[in-house]
Amino acid sequence: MKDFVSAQEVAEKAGVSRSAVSRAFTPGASVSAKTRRRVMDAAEALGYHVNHLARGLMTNESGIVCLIVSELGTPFRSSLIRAITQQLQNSGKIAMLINTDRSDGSVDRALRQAIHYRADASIILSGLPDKSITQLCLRNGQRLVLINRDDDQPGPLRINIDDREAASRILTAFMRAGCQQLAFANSEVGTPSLMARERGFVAAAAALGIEVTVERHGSTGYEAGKVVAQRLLTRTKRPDAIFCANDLLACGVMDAARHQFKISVPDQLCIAGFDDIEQASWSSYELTTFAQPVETVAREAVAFLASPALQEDAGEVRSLKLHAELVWRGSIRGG
Amino acid sequence: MKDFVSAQEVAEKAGVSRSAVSRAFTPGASVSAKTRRRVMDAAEALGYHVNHLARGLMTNESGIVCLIVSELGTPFRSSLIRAITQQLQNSGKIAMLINTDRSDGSVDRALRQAIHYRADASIILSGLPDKSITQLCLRNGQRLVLINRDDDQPGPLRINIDDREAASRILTAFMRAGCQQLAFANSEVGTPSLMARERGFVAAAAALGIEVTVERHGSTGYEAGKVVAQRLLTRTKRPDAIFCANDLLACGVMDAARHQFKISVPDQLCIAGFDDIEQASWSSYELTTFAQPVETVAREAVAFLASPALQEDAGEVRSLKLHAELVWRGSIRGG
DNA sequence: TTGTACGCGTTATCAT
DNA sequence: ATGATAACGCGTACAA
Repeated sequence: MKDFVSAQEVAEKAGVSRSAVSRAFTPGASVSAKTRRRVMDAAEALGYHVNHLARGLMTNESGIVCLIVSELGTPFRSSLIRAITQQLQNSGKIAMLINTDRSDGSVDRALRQAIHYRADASIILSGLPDKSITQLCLRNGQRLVLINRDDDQPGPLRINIDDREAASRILTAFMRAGCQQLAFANSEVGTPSLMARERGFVAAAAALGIEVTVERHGSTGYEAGKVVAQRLLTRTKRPDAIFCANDLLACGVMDAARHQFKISVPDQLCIAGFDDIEQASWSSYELTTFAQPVETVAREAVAFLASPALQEDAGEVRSLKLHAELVWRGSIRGG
Repeated sequence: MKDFVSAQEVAEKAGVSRSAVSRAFTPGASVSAKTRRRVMDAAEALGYHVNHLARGLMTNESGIVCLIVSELGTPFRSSLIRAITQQLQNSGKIAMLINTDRSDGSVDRALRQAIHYRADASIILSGLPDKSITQLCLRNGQRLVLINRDDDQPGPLRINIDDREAASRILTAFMRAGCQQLAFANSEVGTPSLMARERGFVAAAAALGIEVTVERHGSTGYEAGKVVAQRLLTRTKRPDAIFCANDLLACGVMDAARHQFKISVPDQLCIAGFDDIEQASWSSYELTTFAQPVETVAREAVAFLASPALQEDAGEVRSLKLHAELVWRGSIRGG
């Protein structure tokens, strides 16, 4: 099996030195047009491609950014990954994808991989790394971005959605629709953002002297939504408004309500979700929900990676709180 | 900003030679337990991690596998990516993710990136690379896997689903349900697998002397399904059976039929899809569809990468044709 | 078993 | 503008 072509071979074929080849491929280096031309021709003929691994060895910049994520098959996650990889490519970086599960140390192992491959940065979409690992990454000059994670360690950039504010806004919408029995559908996962939505909703209701029935089950998916709906809709005081921690839960809740309990949405029951996944706009759901500013999240994350390293910024706490836009559809009365 | 820890530093701290450190991290190397212990302790204390980039420089194995894919936010694609990344990680490899679009040369650029990073292999889920690029990859010892692509170049492993056979199976199901007016819903994308389903369906029907109405529109998504349905269901001879090129189209078709045309599924109209995405099982759809053996695809792809390089295998044509399982739900009468 | 010396492909530095 | 040489961090043949 033939090896990759090296700059050495190109140099020989072009009749120049290795350094000339290197310069020809370095933007803004001082090479004569003639030399550059001869090098490029030879490179093309031989099928030469700069070895980024070796380059990274010298420059200490691999161009690699690690995406650490669990449940990557989920609509919201995959759309976020799409946006981020796209932005990364536009910035000349490349994404490494590492799948994590809920097991202990899964994220830590992923970050170790990031270090192994000398990733310039890691973007964590799921789970939370151990403090020691975070420090290890930062100490090695690796930038860190935490998306929708709740962590108070200094160093990483944290990008969050203002979940509490959104929760209080949806409460207002429910009240305006004349809802009386409020409920919140959640999973047992307990992710910070999911919990913030729950707490924000409960708190906002409490401020109005209203109690909220909270039900949690399983992971944050469609099936869990069905189970939660089953529990909520068989209660003696049946809810007429359910705020769901995310759209998948909401779809499950809505389907259970309609097909299993023959409850009309939004006439008898108002439902709201979170994320604005594609399915939320499908005719069968027409789900009123909050759109996370996916593109903005991706842009900010990548911009942070590209920004010049402020010296000794390890002490600074960078945090971004983004606004979720309420997308009004048909699952809440009025509007 | 501090640099990464090198084997040199570990060696000094442990009071051994640098090669001893290297050996301590090389499985099956000859190191005394005592030395290994001292090295490991020092490494742990310093936070040392082997530099895979430099290692790849020596061994000519980066451990990197490129995943080249478009429309990564789509349910089926993302589930496939999930399965593959999982399998790769289990094999000690790591995935690089490259997003492509439909523009010319997008896949070629992605493969060039794969070469830049000296990926051991590339798995192509979307588009089709130029023959010259394919040859370049193979010549450089990079393994290639084409999933659901139609390509007759020798060298790469091709994994396909038997679309034609599936299409003829679903025709049988339609006939058994007593359907008379057959239609096929497709996009204008013209991907080999999509076209194989269309042609297979049309051909199987023709063999029975039945004509199929084919309608194509836009990209292979939900909205396109709605448009296609609109066209099909306003025809004078309205179809009572629609086979859709994939589940997203099918969901769009079904929603349009029910909500827009007040047509009952499956009583007045039978619908089938392809892929068995999660949404197909949701109560609002209960879509009868074909499940692609995602796990098997991923396993076979990764197994091929891990298999020892047969000498001069460039001439051999490796091809896998997998069976799609018919998942029977409620969108076709009978069953 | 352990250490020395070299090479992997690249960029950076320093002459010229 | 160009070429020679060092250095990056690692694996390994070879010698001890």
